[in-house]
Amino acid sequence: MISLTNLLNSSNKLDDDVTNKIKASLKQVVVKKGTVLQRSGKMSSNSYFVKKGLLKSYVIDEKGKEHIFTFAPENWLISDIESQSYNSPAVLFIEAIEDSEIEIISKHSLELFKELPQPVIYNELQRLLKRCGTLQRRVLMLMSFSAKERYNEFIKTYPDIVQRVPQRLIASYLGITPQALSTLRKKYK
Amino acid sequence: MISLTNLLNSSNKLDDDVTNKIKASLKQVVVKKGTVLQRSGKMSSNSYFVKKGLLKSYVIDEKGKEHIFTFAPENWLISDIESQSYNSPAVLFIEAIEDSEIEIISKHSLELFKELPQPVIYNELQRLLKRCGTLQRRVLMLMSFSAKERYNEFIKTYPDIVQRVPQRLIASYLGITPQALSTLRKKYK
DNA sequence: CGAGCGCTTGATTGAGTTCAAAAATCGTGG
DNA sequence: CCACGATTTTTGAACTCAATCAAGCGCTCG
Repeated sequence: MISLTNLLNSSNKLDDDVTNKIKASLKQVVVKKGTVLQRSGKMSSNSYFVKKGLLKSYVIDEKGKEHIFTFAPENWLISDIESQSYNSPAVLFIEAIEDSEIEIISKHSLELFKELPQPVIYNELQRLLKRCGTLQRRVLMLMSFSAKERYNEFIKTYPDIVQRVPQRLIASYLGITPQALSTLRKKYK
Repeated sequence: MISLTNLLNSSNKLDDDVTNKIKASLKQVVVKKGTVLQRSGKMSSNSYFVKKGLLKSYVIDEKGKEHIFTFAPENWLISDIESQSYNSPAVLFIEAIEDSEIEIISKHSLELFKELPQPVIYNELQRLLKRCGTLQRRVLMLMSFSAKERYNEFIKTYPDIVQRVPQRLIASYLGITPQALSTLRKKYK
């Protein structure tokens, strides 16, 4: 929801208390591929801004199967939105797919946003609206597209991610098995 | 995204220019069941706040099949979020399922939000975050739940809507056919 | 009271899953 | 830099859930 690059750089004319407090509340971490930043069940889950690398968020269903919710490459924000907005325990796991540099935005950091100046908040509103739009698209694709159509959409929308990520993860994002994806790809050549 | 009840009522201490301009830009309409308020393809799509009645939003796929994206009962807001945030033509149809009283929030009204005072905007941000959380939940359910589990979730989450809406619409929301839903229901009794 | 819409039921079909195993690719230590 | 083990991708067969097709029932409202 909130890209902190924005705050840290472009809004430097507003060097007020709040901005500084927020800056101070952020944690920078460097993590290795495979690091789990957040687990399902965690209270007051964080947001993670990807400065470098690639993260994924996912659920694990009762059969132990992983379902990828989102990927987050450079300059993307990733979080468990439902957990954040309803103050409920996290559902999503968040994990590094590549070695990554991450900015952690804690619950506490988010609360400080309440006092940010109007233009910054309005900006955040616009950004969140886009994120919401992407989710709408995702729901509609899951409902009205075949697996093949979803795959085509995916490579059109995220051409860079297709290269960086093993197929089984893409299959998981699309809501199909790796075997089914393999079959799709064969047919399409 | 933006509940105007909020604006019109609770924020009446802010009787400034902007609030009044926004109030003036809203249109109130009364529509009969079956009225299509918005069609796919429309540029600069509106938001619709339901004062009374029930709306649905949906896409129509290339086979002519309808897929319900959301229901909106009293006090809910419904819109094509993707169209709004990317200024692209609408994908969603929006239609009255019952005779309804609707407040139309045009693109123009939305733009006036840019000048609203910070607390109001911050409120909108919170509200949008919840909407986003609901969408996240929807995606995860579509991916990790069986049709039966999705149906159970639906009646738990929207007990009132189950009563007011024909089964074929619920089936469409769940992403299954009316026949499949009928079979589910039979097994579950 | 009849026509049409919506719900149910059954038979058939098909997309995608599951299970199993082979082929290809990756990554790490020697 | 190569080799070997581990992981990933592919392939195939059997199966499953839900879609499609088709028909009958029941309610509502005109």
